[in-house]
Amino acid sequence: MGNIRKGIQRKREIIETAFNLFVQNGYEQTSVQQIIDTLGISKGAFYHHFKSKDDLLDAVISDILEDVASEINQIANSDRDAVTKLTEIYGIFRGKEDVLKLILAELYRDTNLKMRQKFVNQMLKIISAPLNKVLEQGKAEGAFDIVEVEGVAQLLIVMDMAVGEAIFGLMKERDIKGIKSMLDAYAFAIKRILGTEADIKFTDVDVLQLIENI
Amino acid sequence: MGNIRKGIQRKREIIETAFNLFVQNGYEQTSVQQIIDTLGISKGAFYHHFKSKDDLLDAVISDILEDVASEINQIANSDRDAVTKLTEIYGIFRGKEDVLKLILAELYRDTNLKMRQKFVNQMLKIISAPLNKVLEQGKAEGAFDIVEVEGVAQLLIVMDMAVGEAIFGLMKERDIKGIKSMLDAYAFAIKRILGTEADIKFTDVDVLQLIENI
DNA sequence: AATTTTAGACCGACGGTCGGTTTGAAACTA
DNA sequence: TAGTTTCAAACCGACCGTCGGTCTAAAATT
Repeated sequence: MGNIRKGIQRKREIIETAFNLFVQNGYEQTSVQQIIDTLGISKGAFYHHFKSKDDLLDAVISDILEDVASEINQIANSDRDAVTKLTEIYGIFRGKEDVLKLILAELYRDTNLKMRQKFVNQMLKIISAPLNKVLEQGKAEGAFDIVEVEGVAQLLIVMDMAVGEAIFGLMKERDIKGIKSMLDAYAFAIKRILGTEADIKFTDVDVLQLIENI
Repeated sequence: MGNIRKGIQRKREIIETAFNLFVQNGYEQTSVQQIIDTLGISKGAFYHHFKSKDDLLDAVISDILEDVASEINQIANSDRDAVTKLTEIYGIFRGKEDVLKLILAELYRDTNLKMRQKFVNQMLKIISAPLNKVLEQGKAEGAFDIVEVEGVAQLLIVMDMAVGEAIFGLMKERDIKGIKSMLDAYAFAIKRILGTEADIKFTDVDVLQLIENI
């Protein structure tokens, strides 16, 4: 047989190189040629490991989100109260400012639409179940005043995606005031929706710090 | 000098043809060649009127949203109470089921990412000011219990778009239960966010009708 | 010898460019 | 007023570089 270990290693190299190029220049703007030139490999090698450029993008996103997924499930399955868990889930990227910065600053540019969509879709799949669980717990604890838990959970996820997208739209225009206003409204809305007075901390601080550094 | 009337007409033809092809096959999947073949014009003609394919997309979206924009402003500037106005704004596509169906069923497919993004961005710009006004009015009338009107307005728009997107994701999977659940949560959330007990009617009835007809 | 991995010439389609031609309303002329 | 000139707008289509992707065969590994 050929060298399988080398094959797996090659695949990793491609994923990492592609990730760097994607965040640097955007997905559409990065050509397969550019990737293989950077690595010094051939097209044949590339298309041996990935069946398409789109396939590579899937792999890149999966690679990024693997850790996040397990972390969220860990939070949901811990034995804290629901409010604490929710706070932790919303702050999942806290302490990972470098990753966050990289993702946000580069992922949310209009040239990276496809990348963003894949990111969001995979994130949705990952978060849905644990969030549902946490809301259910909060309802049982009397912390959240909601009825249709499942619908609310879905809505919260959808909102999160949308707000994220909106904020980075505003980011492009350097509309700091708009961003702050959006984040305030977002925090306010979540409290209202959940019918809670609990102090759920969001990523606002980090985000604002990031914005100022860009 | 040059025939300006003809030029404008031609531009309109291109926009309309492009719109039809875009909703039929998606933006990325429609080539400039296809557009000009359909119209029986040359590439030069096309690039005389539009500086890029992207530029054409902008024009197509603007064209769609022009009427909507004026209608919304009319509603916002009328002399009804805020709750009525909001109901009317949310039902803006009522009675335009054919247009709605066409736009949504085709716009919200994963191949139409760029189109959707432009749609959302322009919609945001259009609705922002009038919605702001209506919320402000509702606050003054004591119908809405909100503080940061501007942020809430932005959030409502963003939510609307996101929910729309989510619903048509569910539509593709024929998940009627999921759709109803999402719509319920949406109506619930808006009431909570606005802090109102007023009965704001949403497009749910129409949407459900649409779903059954697809 | 068998199999995986790599090489790179090659393909059709794409968005976009360019130099040149046609068109027709307005400005000028008789 | 009828004919003529003018010139920017409108249009043409061959052409370009780049793209994602294919394919055949050689090289490397077991």
